[in-house]
Amino acid sequence: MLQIQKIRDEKDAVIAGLEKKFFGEIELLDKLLALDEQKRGVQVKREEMQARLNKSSKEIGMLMKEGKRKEAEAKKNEVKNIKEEGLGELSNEFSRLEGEVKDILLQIPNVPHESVPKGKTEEDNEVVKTDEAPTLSDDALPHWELAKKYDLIDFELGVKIAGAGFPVYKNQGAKYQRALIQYFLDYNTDAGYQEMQLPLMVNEDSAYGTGQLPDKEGQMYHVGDDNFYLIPTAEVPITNIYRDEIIDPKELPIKLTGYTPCFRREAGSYGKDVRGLNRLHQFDKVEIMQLVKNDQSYDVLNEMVAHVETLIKNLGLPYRILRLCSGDTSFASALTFDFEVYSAAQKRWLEVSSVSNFETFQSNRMKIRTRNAEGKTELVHSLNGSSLALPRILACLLENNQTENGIAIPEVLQSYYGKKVIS
RNA sequence: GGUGAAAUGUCAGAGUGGUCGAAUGAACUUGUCUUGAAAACAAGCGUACUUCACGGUACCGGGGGUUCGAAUCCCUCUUUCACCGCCA
Repeated sequence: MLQIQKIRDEKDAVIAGLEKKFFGEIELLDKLLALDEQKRGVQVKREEMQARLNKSSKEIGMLMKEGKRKEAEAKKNEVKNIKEEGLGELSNEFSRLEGEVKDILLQIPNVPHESVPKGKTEEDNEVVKTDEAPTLSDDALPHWELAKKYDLIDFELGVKIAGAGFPVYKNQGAKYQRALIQYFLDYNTDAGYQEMQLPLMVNEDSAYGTGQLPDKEGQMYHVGDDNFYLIPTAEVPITNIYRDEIIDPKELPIKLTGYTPCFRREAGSYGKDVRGLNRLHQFDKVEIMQLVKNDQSYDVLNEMVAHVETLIKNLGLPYRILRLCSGDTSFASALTFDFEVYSAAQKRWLEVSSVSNFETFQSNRMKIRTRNAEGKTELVHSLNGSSLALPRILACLLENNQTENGIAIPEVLQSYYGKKVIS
């Protein structure tokens, strides 16, 4: 959520940013500012009236104490008049305006960072860095066939138990997943991230906090009876740890990591995109998150990108880094770098990580603050990234490392997996 | 799931209708003293909105109500604790 003060002070810059992001309702800004001004006008009137009432009430209290009943009664009537002047109406008006202002603010996406290239679709993303796309022999198999051949993943069984998009990892496949998760977590904790094990369901407040609500309501599984949402990413519970907190500056930066399954409805997806492990309703992911002082977030973003890059390199996968264009940058993000690894058998790049700086967009919603040098509270910047999403990594590891004698396991994973090859 | 108790500032903990944004203690910050530290003493020490400013308003788990006036009374929800039941 953008800060209303910022919209007031830098309206033109905000509008330019939102236009760059192709936000379709720029006119909301004018409506917002008008409502906000109206709100403050009503607020001043209401508080002035309330102040008079409070003052009189205190006087009544004093008169009662002194035993001056009659005068107190007279005063009571006087106070009643204040109420009839319309205090109730003003209060209702104020609440209404306050609600409308908030509703609009929740609908406005974050303003993109100046370095974000303008563009509408993924075609316009800027390739920051890229490996050569390797080629495999013509008889190389896609991962869903390798999964069958080596009995690693059973997609049909998942359909039987739950539905499409809920694969069952079996035997060596399950073990490979576990090895990857453990390696990722160790890699992150070695870099100073503290490991957290988190709730897989969150309440409404948490979903609003990170920006999933109201923007992505239909993308989350909702447990109606208890009004819980299944997390679409660990970002939600892990960032909400600090909701409504004022963090001691000495504790910053806060660096957390967590492994969780993620649940996404993926309404509207279809076709070859969803084949095999490419797009699932439930998948595993290890996430990293940082909360930092507001002048450090872009350095930290680079640091996190480098962190993920090394992780992918360690796995030996061909990858590229994209700076997302304005239209492809998510609702809450100011700047996002995507990592894609190359699936040689499918001959396509697959997104495996997304590293974003949200600046104060999330912390403003969640009221995550710290103190500046003067001791005043100020919002922190929040960042997060995947390190990494499992299924597509697994897909590429299977496809790219297939040999006549089985599927080779990258060296860094061998101690976790216990073998050098799947056969 | 049942019964009972509770929820107050960073923490502990007073406060049951009227100068209560809230006693007291601890922690913390600053100063005095000290070679330094400790101790002692003194002062300070919630958040947010609003106003050019003085100031004003709101917040004592959340929401609603009664009243001229609510931390305090009523309703409701949530959470915590205790005991019972069930259970990995």
